[in-house]
Amino acid sequence: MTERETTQADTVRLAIESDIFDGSLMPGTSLEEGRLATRFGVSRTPVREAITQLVQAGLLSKSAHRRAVVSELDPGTLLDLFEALSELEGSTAFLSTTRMSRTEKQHLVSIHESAADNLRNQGDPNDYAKLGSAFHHAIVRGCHNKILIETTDWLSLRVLPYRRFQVMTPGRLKKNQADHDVIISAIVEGHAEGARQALQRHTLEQGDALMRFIALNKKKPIDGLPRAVNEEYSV
Amino acid sequence: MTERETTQADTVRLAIESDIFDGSLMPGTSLEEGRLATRFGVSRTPVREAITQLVQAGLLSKSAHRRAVVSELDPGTLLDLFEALSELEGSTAFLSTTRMSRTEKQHLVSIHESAADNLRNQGDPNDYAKLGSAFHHAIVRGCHNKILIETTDWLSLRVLPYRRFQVMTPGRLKKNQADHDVIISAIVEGHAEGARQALQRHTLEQGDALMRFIALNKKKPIDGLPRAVNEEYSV
DNA sequence: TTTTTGTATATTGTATACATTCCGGCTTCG
DNA sequence: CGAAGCCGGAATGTATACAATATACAAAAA
Repeated sequence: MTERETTQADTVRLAIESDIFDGSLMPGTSLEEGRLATRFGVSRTPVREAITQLVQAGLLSKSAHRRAVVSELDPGTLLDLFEALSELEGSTAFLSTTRMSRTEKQHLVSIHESAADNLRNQGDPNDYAKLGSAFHHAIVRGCHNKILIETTDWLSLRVLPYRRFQVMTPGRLKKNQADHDVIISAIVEGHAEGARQALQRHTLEQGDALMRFIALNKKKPIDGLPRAVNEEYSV
Repeated sequence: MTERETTQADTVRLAIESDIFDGSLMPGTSLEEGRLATRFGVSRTPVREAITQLVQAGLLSKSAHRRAVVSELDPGTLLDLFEALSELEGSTAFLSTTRMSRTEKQHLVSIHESAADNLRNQGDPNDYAKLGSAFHHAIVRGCHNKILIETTDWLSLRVLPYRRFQVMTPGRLKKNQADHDVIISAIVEGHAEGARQALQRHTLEQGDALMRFIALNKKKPIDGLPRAVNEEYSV
């Protein structure tokens, strides 16, 4: 057992991350180092390191001598998050308009058309969500600015635990596609400022919709909704 | 003697941070856990934790089984950083224009006027730099968006190790003050979009000037300029 | 001489042991 | 009956010991 490329702390971190993203670890859940250690068959040391990293990434919150907790975003912070994200994505759209290569723009268009197909043929909404995510990601990467990409991804990560509760009603899907239409036209036609405003408004509205959905379902809690509970994270 | 409020890892982290910011630890310097441990009189464990945090913060870089290195920004990344920062600060200016309270705006104006006084009376350029930093900070905080503030601060932190090499020539000082004039007028008069563009351009130009200065002095290295050396960080 | 490879040393990654702090329940007192 | 204070168990923070890996240096081969 003497061939280690990725460190154990990384393994643990990845595992916790995916647990957070797939909903096994809901916001508000508290993590206990000892249990995680036994669960992953390692000592507490790499677990602690993983936790430290996730705290800095914003996915966990922790204060001295208290256990780490999956970050729980109050409505105000969530709104701030979406506002910041919308500004950032708007900036990337502005830059991408002039910086994306021809092939990058073609790729973006093909994603958009696949999404349109999916919508016309009543395809899997899950696939549509993936295409939507790819659409945003393609625009962000198109700005060719490592820091902007990194920062945008970082903020996106922090809303990810909440995205999974977003329900795509047929009405929202059509609106979404129409928004993307506007954004993509602005980009291919070279209207940088228009692209910025379109994507910015779009992201902000997405956030609004998500927040409304969460607020609505907080009163009558359904399965899989994050609540301010403190369930222990056990094996 | 068992009264611990802040954890030792925090102490170490703060110490390393300030060493980076005041230039004792120049970009490219490699850190060795053992020496840091003996230097701060603690074990390697809290040192490692501090390093992990600083890596996530972007101030250190590190890969498995190699020692941590003070992040060194190549010109391209530095440019990306300033571009991202300019977009972010522009966004805060836009929002601050409508969101700052009357007293906040008055505070901003007073900072600006102090800077003008300093300039007229040929005051300490160091004080002027502080006022300039306060000016930016006041605008950023004025947007009342925790995430935007946090993100902007985060990016600012990463350029801080390089800011100390910025020389303020009289010409640049006057230009700086003129820029601030434009920004502050836009804000007090409620021209949000104008404030965004003015601050954005201003930050971008600041970055440009800094980069030009670094590039110029890289050829004939002077005392205190960061180079791609790998000096060990010893006690 | 230059390059390569083997070995010794040093440094990082992990496990374990210990110290310190927190949390929950109980007692005790108002 | 309720609230405040105090233990006892449990979890976190830190130190130390050990294992795995990288680095440096020397010796050997081209």
